[in-house]
Amino acid sequence: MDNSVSRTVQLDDIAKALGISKTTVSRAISGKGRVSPETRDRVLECIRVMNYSPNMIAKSFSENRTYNIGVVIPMDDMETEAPFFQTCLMGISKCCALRNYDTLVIGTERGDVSQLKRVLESRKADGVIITRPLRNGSMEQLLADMSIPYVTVGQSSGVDAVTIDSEHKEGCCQLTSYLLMNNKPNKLGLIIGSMEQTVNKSRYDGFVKAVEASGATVPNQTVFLGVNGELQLRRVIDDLLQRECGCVICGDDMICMHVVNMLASIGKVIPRDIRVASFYNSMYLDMNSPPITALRFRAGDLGATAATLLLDMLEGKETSRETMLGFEMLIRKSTM
Amino acid sequence: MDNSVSRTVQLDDIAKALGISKTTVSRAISGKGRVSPETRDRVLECIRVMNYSPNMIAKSFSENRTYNIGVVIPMDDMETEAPFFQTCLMGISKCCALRNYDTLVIGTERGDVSQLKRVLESRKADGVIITRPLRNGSMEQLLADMSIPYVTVGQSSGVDAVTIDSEHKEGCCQLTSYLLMNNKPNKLGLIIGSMEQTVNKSRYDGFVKAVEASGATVPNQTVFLGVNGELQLRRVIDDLLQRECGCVICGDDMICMHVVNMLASIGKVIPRDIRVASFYNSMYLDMNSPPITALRFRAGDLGATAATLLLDMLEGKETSRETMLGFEMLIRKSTM
DNA sequence: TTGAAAGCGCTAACAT
DNA sequence: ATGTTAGCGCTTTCAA
Repeated sequence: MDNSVSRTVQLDDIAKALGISKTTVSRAISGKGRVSPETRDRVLECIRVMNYSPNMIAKSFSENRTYNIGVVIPMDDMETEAPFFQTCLMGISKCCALRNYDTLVIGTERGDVSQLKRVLESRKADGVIITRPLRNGSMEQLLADMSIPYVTVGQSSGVDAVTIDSEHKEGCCQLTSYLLMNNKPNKLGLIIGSMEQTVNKSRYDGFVKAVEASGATVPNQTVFLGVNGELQLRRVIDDLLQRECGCVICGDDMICMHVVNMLASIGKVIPRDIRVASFYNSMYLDMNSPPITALRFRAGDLGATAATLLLDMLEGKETSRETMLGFEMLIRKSTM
Repeated sequence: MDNSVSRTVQLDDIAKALGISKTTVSRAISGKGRVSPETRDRVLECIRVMNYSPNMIAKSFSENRTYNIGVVIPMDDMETEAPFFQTCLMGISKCCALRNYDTLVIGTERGDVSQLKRVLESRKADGVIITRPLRNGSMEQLLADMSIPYVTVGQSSGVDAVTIDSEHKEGCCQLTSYLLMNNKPNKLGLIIGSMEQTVNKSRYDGFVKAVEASGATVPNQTVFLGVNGELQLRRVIDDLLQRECGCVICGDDMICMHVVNMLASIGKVIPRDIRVASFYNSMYLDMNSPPITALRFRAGDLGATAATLLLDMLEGKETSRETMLGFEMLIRKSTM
């Protein structure tokens, strides 16, 4: 006697209803193995009518895969509102959903790998996307050790890592070159966050390339790397102003937002008193008055591409080791 | 002969190594059933030494639960960069991780329930958090039908829903009351997004309450509900300016950002020409010059609390039906 | 083309 | 306190 609360319909129910074996039903669904077209149709119809949908846990267990991918997202204070990761995550999630995969959030603070470790050890993700790779590569190491496929958004330190990137170096080089047309190299400020982040390294490299291409040497006096927190930022800005920098380039939109805010708070007007540009664009920079010159990288597209690559890998397809997405240079009032 | 690539150690391996049954090992781990303290210690030690960690898929399968919770997040255009959801998600994720649960992202655009349905039908989440409940309650309905526990962040339309909310109504009422001290009711603008969102309804209710408490009637001429998209917003602002509104309240930070931007683009100065306040605070509003008067709701705390509630429910604990978190009123230059 | 049966790694009812 | 055993709902090998 079955008094249980409406047991969900499962493979066996379909099989019985049709008087065939569940093996056949399974095959009809998956398309693996041979099933006569008519049987196939009957099965599919029956599934529709009986409103069957497979128990993914059972399927996972049997196939030893989860149909989940993990997405490592920074949850440091400075980053909690950084739009890049949210937009990137959405691109990933949409793409995964289309292919019947789900997206597992894996938080990390200051490079901490414990959450990633937890997820991997419990085998709850078939693959991983790292949205902000660090140069120490500890995550990649972990993934490689456990033979879990992964994709990094931005340059990876793992030797064989599959990477989707944004031509950061090239973009930052072009933006810098543009700014050098109206600013002397030694009056050009640069503020970049943690150099542990590969993306910041790329950006810095682009800056250096542009400066050197212009025949100048890198203005170490006005270049600030590894800047972190509002206090440090405040000091950096004071320093830049003291040196009468005509223009400051911000490593990303979060830094830029703070810079813009601090400049305003001490009565400096952009671009009259100082020009401002940023190496990454978000709504913040679009909406500012004046709008901020920046490089636009499409975070959603990066995410979607990363997901596509990873899912292809999981399905055994060959993927290119490095995919590059373009950028747009948005020249706006803040540097005019 | 086993040439397989380093099969992971499992329960049975521990059992064999210790010469006991895997049942005992299982019991030692879970704490369910009686195990002698010494056996328990030996097991735990052995687990440590052999670096065992349970296969969560198998555990899930056996227990018929996933140790995942689903988080429904809006992915509409207007919301792709809304910091609230990102911060909320982080709160949830951190909280879940602490209790060995994982967080599954479920996207929704314009109230679409298909992704939620997909996740539920594949039984990949034990419970769900809805971060932006809609008044039509279609998600709640789906969840109720499938008997999946859920928590809404903000008022729910489901009768028995467990809810964690922010005293939006009360907060918005207080903020409005404050603004009414220096602005005539009929010169007070209000711009709110889709009224399908329960949170917008709460906010509007708070506004109405304050206006009526002041003895005035709701200024329908300057109240705009269901505002959506930049074009509409632009028209609304023109209208408000034409009516010589002295102050405009924005329904949330995204709207506010656009408003601030549009005002600047037509040369209006805050607060000289028009005052601006917002019903929800984020970095955008903190960082603006001048900073924007706003209500601060702690998105991260909301998320964490929602997660705690949901996990408690999943573990069979009784939870209160409605939990209220406070708010802070941040009076700043934009309304002075 | 189809079916029978084993197995995936746990948990839990039942037995001792 | 510990062990035996039967599942959980799929996939897949092997046989027919």
